Amino acid sequence: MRPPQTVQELLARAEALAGRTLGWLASQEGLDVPPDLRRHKGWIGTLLEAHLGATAGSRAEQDFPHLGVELKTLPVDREGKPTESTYVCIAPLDGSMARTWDACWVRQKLSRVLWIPIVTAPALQDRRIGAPVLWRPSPEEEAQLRADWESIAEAIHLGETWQLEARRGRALQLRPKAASSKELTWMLDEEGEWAQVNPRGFYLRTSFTRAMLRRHLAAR
DNA sequence: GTGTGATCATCT
DNA sequence: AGATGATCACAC
Repeated sequence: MRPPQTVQELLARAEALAGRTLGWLASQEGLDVPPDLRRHKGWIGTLLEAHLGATAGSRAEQDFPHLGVELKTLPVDREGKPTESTYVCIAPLDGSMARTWDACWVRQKLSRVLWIPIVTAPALQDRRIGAPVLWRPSPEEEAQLRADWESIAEAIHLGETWQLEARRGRALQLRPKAASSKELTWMLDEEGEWAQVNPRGFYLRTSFTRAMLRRHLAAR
């Protein structure tokens, strides 16, 4: 599908999908539904990207750069509560990460997100697409994200390799992001020496997206 | 080899 | 059950 020209057009496309199953959408796109997601973890996201006209590929930018919108599918239970954390972007550990929140990648990606809930079901093909939510962080949400990011960024900038664990951050956290724990990347440690560590990514905690979605649905 | 799409698997 | 750490496929 061609890229939407306006945010309104993108939203209209997403709204037209509400209530449809993944099986239906896959058939529209001429794709087979995998038996489960174990070996196809990104399948739902890729399916929605294709249908909504996101630029295919894995470039490090928003899905709809001309609209300033990032697309995220969000797995939810039958009550509409998110059941998984949400990957945001890689955390550069090699010293290339921005020094300020205003300049960082996380803020850019989360500045505007089109959330598409996917309601769980026993069979993948029967999962239903929920009503989309076009979101911008509220001042409170942004303040929390910023505080978490600054805390994490400080640990990285100080080279505290042992602080790269997931407990830090109430809304935003750091977690492994690699093919396996054996994969290594470089980071400057406290002594300024290059050390090898497992790559990390920024993730939104489930509690954060749960509150976000709940607040948004209550306001409709 | 890196980043995006994420969910899986294990431990507490 | 929820959180943390581990992992899978694909594009470029």
